Amino acid sequence: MPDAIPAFRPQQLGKDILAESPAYDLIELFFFAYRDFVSDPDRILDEYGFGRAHHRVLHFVDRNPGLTIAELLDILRITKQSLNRVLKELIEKDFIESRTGTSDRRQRLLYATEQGHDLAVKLAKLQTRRIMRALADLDSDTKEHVSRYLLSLINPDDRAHVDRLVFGAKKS
Amino acid sequence: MPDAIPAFRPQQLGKDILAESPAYDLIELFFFAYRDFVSDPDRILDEYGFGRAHHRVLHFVDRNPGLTIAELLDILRITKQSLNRVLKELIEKDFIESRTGTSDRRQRLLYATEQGHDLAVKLAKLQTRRIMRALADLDSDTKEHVSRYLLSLINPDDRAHVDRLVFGAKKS
DNA sequence: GAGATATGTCAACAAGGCTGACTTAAAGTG
DNA sequence: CACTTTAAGTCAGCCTTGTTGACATATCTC
Repeated sequence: MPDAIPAFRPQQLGKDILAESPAYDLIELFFFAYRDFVSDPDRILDEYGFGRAHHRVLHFVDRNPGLTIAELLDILRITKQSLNRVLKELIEKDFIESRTGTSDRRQRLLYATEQGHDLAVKLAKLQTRRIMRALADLDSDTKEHVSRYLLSLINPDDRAHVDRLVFGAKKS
Repeated sequence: MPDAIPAFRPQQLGKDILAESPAYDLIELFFFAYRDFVSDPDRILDEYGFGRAHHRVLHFVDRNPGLTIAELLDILRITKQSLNRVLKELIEKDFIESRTGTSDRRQRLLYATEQGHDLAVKLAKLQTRRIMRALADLDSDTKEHVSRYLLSLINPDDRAHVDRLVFGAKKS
């Protein structure tokens, strides 16, 4: 057990903390945790002939009905050619539906179909199981600390966007 | 800001928490944070003609001098053919050195060279910068909460192994 | 000496990224 | 209305990094 994680505090020398020893613990734990976290859905995706790229697309479309191509590209940070390859398959296999935009008819508004939604939820619950098991071992305020930390890791210019996407902060 | 993250507590219905709503917030924040976190080293790796696979290998070899191929495969969870492709390049370009084992001469013990170490540290510091900036905004005990959470996300059977690797718990 | 083990290698393939060039339809603009 | 811009789709080809399967070599263990 990591029973003595030293608290973060300024170092003795004049230079800032960045010049000092790397945060190997958080770097490596992040790697191992992410490795196991994303591996959960793999077996199920395989049964459908899908990969992780399909999962990401389906997830964000399911969570944001009416998402446009441009918005999805901005979330995933891939090219439209890469997106189109997996999106086409999801549409052909009837997991996602593409409707022409109403206010702007150039846009395609994406929606998960019923079976698309079912799969998205199934995978999300699988990952939620791992998260809940982890949180169950820990202090009740861990979730809050972790949420804030992860949000702060994100590039500052995207933070507000992600915050809106994740927490659905619709002030209007 | 996520100013009202509800605390984790059991739901009203008989089924356990897993049957209830997915933890979309932690799932998505993990995705976005990891996306930005791993993107930092990319530009530098590019200058050396390396990719993320090279980074992972170099990182763990630098952090664990004398690592064997089998141990590295167990950390990365890839096939030896995949490993060998990138490892060969790292050795050819003189970022990693492979020595024949002493007690078991079948083994290859891997060591970062001086320039290998320099690059590994350079990349680790880049990622540390992002981590420190995130922690700077947050409570002083965030790091501890996050460390424990990430460790708990890891598959239980690997947790002790990762703990040893990351925190170097050499009790002997 | 026989079998197991650690590593290396060849060949082929798949997933999922990328660039560059081009098309179409619709919207915005003078 | 003509022109430009924008949203999306597509074709072709390439790269990285993962996979399987088969086989080779050196070394250790019994």
